[in-house]
Amino acid sequence: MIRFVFLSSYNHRVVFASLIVVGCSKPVFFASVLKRVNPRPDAVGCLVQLKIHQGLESCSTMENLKQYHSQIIRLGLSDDNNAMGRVIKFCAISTHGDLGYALKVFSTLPQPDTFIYNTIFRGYLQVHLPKDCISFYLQMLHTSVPPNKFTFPPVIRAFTFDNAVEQGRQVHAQILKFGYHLDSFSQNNLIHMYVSFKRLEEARMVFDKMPQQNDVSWTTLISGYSQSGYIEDARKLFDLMPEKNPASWNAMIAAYVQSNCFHEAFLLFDQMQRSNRFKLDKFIAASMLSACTGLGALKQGEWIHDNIKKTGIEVDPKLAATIIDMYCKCGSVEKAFETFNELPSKGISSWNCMIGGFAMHGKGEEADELFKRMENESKTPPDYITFVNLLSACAHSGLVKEGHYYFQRMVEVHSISPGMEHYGCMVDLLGRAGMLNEAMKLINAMPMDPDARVMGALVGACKIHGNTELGEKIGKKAIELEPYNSGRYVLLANIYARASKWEDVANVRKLMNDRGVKKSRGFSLIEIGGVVNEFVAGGRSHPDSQEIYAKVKEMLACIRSIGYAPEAESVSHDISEEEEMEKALFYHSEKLAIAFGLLKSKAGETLRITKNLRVCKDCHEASKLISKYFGREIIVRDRSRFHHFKQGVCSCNDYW
DNA sequence: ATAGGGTTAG
Repeated sequence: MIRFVFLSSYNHRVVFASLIVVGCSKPVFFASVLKRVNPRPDAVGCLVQLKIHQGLESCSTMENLKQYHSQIIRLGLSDDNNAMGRVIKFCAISTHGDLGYALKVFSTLPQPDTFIYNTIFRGYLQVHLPKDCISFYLQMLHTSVPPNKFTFPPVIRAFTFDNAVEQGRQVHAQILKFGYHLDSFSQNNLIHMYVSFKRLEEARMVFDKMPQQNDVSWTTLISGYSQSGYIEDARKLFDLMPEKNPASWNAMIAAYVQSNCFHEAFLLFDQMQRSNRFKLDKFIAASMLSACTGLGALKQGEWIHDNIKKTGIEVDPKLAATIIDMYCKCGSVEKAFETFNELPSKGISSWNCMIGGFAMHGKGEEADELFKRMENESKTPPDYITFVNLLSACAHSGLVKEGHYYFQRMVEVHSISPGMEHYGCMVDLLGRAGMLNEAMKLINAMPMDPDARVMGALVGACKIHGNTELGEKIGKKAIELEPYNSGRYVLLANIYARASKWEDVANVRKLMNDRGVKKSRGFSLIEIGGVVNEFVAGGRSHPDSQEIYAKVKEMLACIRSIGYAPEAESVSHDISEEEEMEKALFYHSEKLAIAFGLLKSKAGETLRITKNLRVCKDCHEASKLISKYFGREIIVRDRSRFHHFKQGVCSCNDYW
């Protein structure tokens, strides 16, 4: 039995804490204690908070809270901001809370204080209702409740969220008016706000005016520059930063990764490691895995994964997705699947990445099977992306029946209405399978206007199936929908080239040039001995280029002996001289990369190549024959999928 | 209370 002698001490916080420690948690008991001691409001608040804190570990927390709430009311403290503030805090912010209940309590308060307003702001932000947050803020100002330094961060966030540039500036003015120009939290949030408005000059001005920038200020501005495409400015700032921490290193590494500057990301990572001050953490690991994914650098990716395991970095769902994606996109679905199966708990993105991985590798049946597993045994319901990946898997494997089935099932069973991407997959699926009219019909039946990618899928299908007429019509539309995308022009030019309409080919090229659209330069990467080598068509900057060109010649001579004939189709302009045509074909970056791979790897080793564009028909044919002649497996990652060349056959069954 | 990582059709 607890003795009440303590209560005379008036140190209620300690007393209540002790009561809870000894385990007397019945609300009724507390009520009786409270009645006897005529507690101060903050003591009651403390009790509620402690109880709630304890309650967080059990399940029925809202219920518990409501019990304490009624206790407090019975004690006559229903107008008390201190006690009610804590009730509201729990309801508005904690994961098991209930914002609606918080608002109900709020509405009963005659004079809610600053803390309570601040709490409501945070609650609204958490559920992504910035507009409501803003209207409460206005109400706060109208009722002359003075803001404090905790007021502004969430309010700034709300304006950021709402993309309200003008109002955001007004809040900035209010912050200065209320004298919070020295508060780093408010200032950092302002930097973040201007960054997300892409007002980098204004963000920089806030930063420069701060008397004392901290890590967060620096890191926010660094990522801000990089997200707006000012990667060099980001780097300048990073170099200026006096005391770097892991977050700032990662911000810069991630900046490079997001700008596709993977080599720079690796350089910076090496620099960080050499400085010996920071270890790999889960964020840096994730960024570096993405860098590996971008380069198709399997070895380096494995190295990062090994380090994650060795150092015991927790593999949360995001990191798991990154690892799985890395293995898939670096050509090793097997490793990805192994990792996937070993995950103790699988988040939605783990499933999605894995299904997407099977899709990319043309493993439609595996994707199908995995999806069934997801429906049956996992508590994670499939989402929008799951179906994009699943339908894409069907498209890449020619699973027309399954594709139709899932397109329907998505709506009927999972209540997901098809979006642009799903239509894109279906058009691709039907188009590849030669059902061009049905694909066209589906486009016409879409509830939204098809975008360039949906149109592009149909154009691609027209190219495969040699339908020049439809390809021309849709190809032109696709160009007008995305006049700055060079790929659209190239596709139409390819269609004309296939039909030997050289004049039209020339016209498309001219149109493209007149509009100043530059064809994106193709390149191929191959990793040898932990070094990623890059090749561009006709490039001679590689130190071994002489040797490599000789090897290309030899390689092509070899496969000629088993039936290789260069394909004119892959040249998008008319070249009458056979020799010229062959030159253009022979020095495609992919062939250079393969030749280099043959030179530098041991007999029988698999060659893994990553390309930024799609494999051309000639290289595809050549790769098949090389795999046969030289007894090598060649795995090529395309812009859209993988090709596993083995003994003269490609895993895509020439269906790409 | 503020900063750093992932999955989306061609």
